[in-house]
Amino acid sequence: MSYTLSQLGQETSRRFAELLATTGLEPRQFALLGAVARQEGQSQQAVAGQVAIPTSTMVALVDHLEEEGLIERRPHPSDRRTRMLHLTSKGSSALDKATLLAGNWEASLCAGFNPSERSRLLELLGRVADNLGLDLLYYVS
Amino acid sequence: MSYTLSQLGQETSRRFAELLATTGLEPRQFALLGAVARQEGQSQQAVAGQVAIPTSTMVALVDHLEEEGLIERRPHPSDRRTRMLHLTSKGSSALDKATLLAGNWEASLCAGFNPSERSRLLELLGRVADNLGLDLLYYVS
DNA sequence: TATTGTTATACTCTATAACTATA
DNA sequence: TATAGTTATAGAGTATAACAATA
Repeated sequence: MSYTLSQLGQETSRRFAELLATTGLEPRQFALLGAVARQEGQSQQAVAGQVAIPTSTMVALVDHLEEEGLIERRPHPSDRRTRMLHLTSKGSSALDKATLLAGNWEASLCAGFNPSERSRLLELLGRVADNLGLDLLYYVS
Repeated sequence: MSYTLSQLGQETSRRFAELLATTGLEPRQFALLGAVARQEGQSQQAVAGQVAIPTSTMVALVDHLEEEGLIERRPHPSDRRTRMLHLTSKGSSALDKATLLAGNWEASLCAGFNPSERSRLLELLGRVADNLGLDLLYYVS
């Protein structure tokens, strides 16, 4: 079971990353764009906390996405230290595209499952997560 | 589903590595010892293939395990290039200990599952693996 | 000429902590 | 004095290819 979960988890991550690469995004960038989209105008540190990366790493990540024209750093009106992060229209459409891809990926994982089988699997996995004391955040259900 | 599997896989790996560390072993070392135990006297390259690491990485890995007295390099009787890998008695008992730990870990993941639930979960995961065209090697069932 | 093991090198990734400018 | 962002540096890990001995 442990081996199965590890292998499946690793393989789904790896292949989703491959699929996502067709949009020019890495998984972490996808997560970052999603976090910015959920609430525009957040500081870099706020977003860094949500995607669980150190702020120093955040800088290069944002640099890159800004160079690609997917997000913007805008000055904070009252605090000149902080940069507010916003999606550009290009970033927004990239996120939409990646989100669509993620949906397809979900579907392909569960190909041949009927709804009750799919929810049964999620329920059993949820119990494993409980046994680990892990609470999963369902960005994508 | 994809997110759930990724998170669960990553977390089970991470925590098992932590647990395993109490025996002084890393997961890769555990895998290597297991491969050697399955058939003693294999060459480094043969074992490297089984644990899926490049031969250059293998050298330092074997160096370390040899320094710790867990495995031995022995000369091949007819080919002076190859080194035959063997478990020492210390290595054998370390492997036994780690294997026991892995069994406990398996059990704790499925705590509260009755046998049919457990096999149902494995079956559903197997179907996901099929959808990925992935065939899982069950070292530990 | 090919193969086993070894070594060296270069590269990525990341974490830590120092630094700046603001507050 | 504390905080947001930035930069610099150092460390782990890994992959690549060159190398020596042997086949």
